[in-house]
Amino acid sequence: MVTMQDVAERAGVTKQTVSNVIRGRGAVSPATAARVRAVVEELGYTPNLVARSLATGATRTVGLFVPTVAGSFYASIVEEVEDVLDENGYHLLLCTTRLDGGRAKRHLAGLTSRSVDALLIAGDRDLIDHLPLLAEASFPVALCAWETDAPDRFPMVTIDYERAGYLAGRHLRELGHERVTVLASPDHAPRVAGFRRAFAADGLTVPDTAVHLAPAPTPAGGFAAATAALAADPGTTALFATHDVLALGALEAARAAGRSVPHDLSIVGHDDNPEVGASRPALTSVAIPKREMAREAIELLLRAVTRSGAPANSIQLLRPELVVRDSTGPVGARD
Amino acid sequence: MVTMQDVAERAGVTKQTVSNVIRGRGAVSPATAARVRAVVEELGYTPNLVARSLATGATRTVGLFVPTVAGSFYASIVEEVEDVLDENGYHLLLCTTRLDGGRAKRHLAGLTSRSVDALLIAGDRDLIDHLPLLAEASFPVALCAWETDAPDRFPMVTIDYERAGYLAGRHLRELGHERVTVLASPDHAPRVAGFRRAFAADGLTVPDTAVHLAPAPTPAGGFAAATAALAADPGTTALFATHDVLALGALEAARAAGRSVPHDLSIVGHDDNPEVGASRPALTSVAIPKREMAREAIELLLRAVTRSGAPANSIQLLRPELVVRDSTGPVGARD
DNA sequence: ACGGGCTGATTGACCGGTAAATCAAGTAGC
DNA sequence: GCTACTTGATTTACCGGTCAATCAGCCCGT
Repeated sequence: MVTMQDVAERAGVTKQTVSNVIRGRGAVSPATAARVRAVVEELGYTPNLVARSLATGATRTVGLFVPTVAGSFYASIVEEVEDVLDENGYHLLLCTTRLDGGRAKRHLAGLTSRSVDALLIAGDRDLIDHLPLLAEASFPVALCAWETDAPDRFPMVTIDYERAGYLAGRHLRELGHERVTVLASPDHAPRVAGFRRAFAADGLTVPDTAVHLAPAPTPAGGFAAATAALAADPGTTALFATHDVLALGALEAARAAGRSVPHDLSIVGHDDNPEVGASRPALTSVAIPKREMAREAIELLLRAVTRSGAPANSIQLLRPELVVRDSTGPVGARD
Repeated sequence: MVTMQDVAERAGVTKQTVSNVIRGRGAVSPATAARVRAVVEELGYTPNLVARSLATGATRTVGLFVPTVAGSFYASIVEEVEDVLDENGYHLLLCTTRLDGGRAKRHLAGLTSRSVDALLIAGDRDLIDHLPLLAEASFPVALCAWETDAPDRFPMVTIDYERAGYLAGRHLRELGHERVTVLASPDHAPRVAGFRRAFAADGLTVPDTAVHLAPAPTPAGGFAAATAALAADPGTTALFATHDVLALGALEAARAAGRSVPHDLSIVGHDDNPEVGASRPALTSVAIPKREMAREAIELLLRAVTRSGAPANSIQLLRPELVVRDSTGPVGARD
């Protein structure tokens, strides 16, 4: 490993001068600078980032926690975060918590010790219990894609999930649906609340019996829940799934139950994952600006890093948008 | 930030003694050890990993390059790698190259400077031109999921893709298919070669005209290629797609062309991605042991790190397995 | 009473950079 | 011709740990 000292000796200057040349700081005469650069080239010197980090206290690395990386939602977030980091010359330290609180805690401990400049926590579930550990972190922390109530100690960039549910509900209302079913994951209460609000606006109620919890956030889980729901209330004309993968399963369930979509049953999904764009019929879904969200969050963090102050403790909500495709139609379209 | 020196002073010992206690090395009397530990607890001391890295030359961080993280194949690899790293107390530095050679190169430069202990490169495409940069890397490097000819400077853990193609072909042969079509991505030559070998074993030839390149590795790309292929040779009785997403598109294309699967057309995919398990009919596919592959590769690297010698420059091939589902059947089953 | 082998702790150097203060010339002002 | 200011480079200290060598007691044998 060739060091700065090696370069300095070969170029007949001091370590410090080499440092100045490399970082373009301080006053160095053009002649010396050229000579140093030549030696750098000749020896193939690259600065040791670990040493630099120790001296400066900055690692140019940002930590990202996500529940998983399977599934396009978090995959998009990871990629977007990485794009922004790359634009700014930062590296990405990734930890997928995978429903494993212990692992999350272990990683937290590791990162706390100065090895990241900032930390973004996307998604909830596994980490919420350990957040207090970060209260005294020496680097900025932000949350994103948070749906459940978050500890208000950290700035947050997330989606207006309540509005997402509302958009789904309003769409179905505009199509005239009155008797509807909801397929929800346990963590999606805000979406359900928003959905209900859309109906409440017209004086309609979505009863608790119409809300079915999916056993798992998978197509199979959606299939099971939808099958049960359709059996429980055959008169339902529309279905809102709080997760696209559930909607996929619901499409299958509708087919299995002999109901044509959208003629006999309208289905609205949530997230607008690209993989469901290929479903037949194409799924109407509430699109959430995940990439924008990730970008906003990470830029917020980087701003906090460079300005070296704690970020404003705020909540930024991004607005979802409804994407209408072929899985929804007016109620009673069959006739 | 509380340092080791702070702990030492408070406990009335030296920095070095604290270090010994923390790492359980050297000879420390139980009494002193207890006292030091108490102070550590009291002050909430955590060792500075950057400083430790500088002193020891090990960062306990491993770099992983993948082309993308969207799509379950690489997502699985990332998660498996992370699992193994976590088991061994390592962190993961992720870089998705995203068809961007420049980005890959930038990251390579960053990692080269002592900031990772090892590097795993999964998948090819973007990085192959820059591999020589790693020739003089001071840490072990390994490749995995490599299909095209790789530079034989690094150890490699990958899949026997030729055999994967062979399994697909043999399956179709056993079902009696003679006139077949292949949908391939440009990089999948070995799979196609293996597929051909299965037919050659029975004295049959798969002509070049039967091999269609997909415009993009997406369902839409598969749809387009399959539609063209079926139009070009309506007499084909089976189709092998070198990528599951292509097979998904092919299923659609078959449906659009009014051909029932598997009665009029058998379809075999490749990768056995979980998301296609939900397709109708369920897709027969060649399953590749991606998690095992990732695990083998990263364990190979970690062994090289601890034994601190260059890893054996070998190629390890994992065997794929055919998973038969509902999209394939005997030729002429309609009758 | 004295040298030799343990144990437990200390000392000083070092990892490879950066930051701030200092120093040696060369130029400018008067 | 003397001080005062620039410019370009050096010196010294420091970031927070680890490593190797050293040292102070203590127990032991003779």
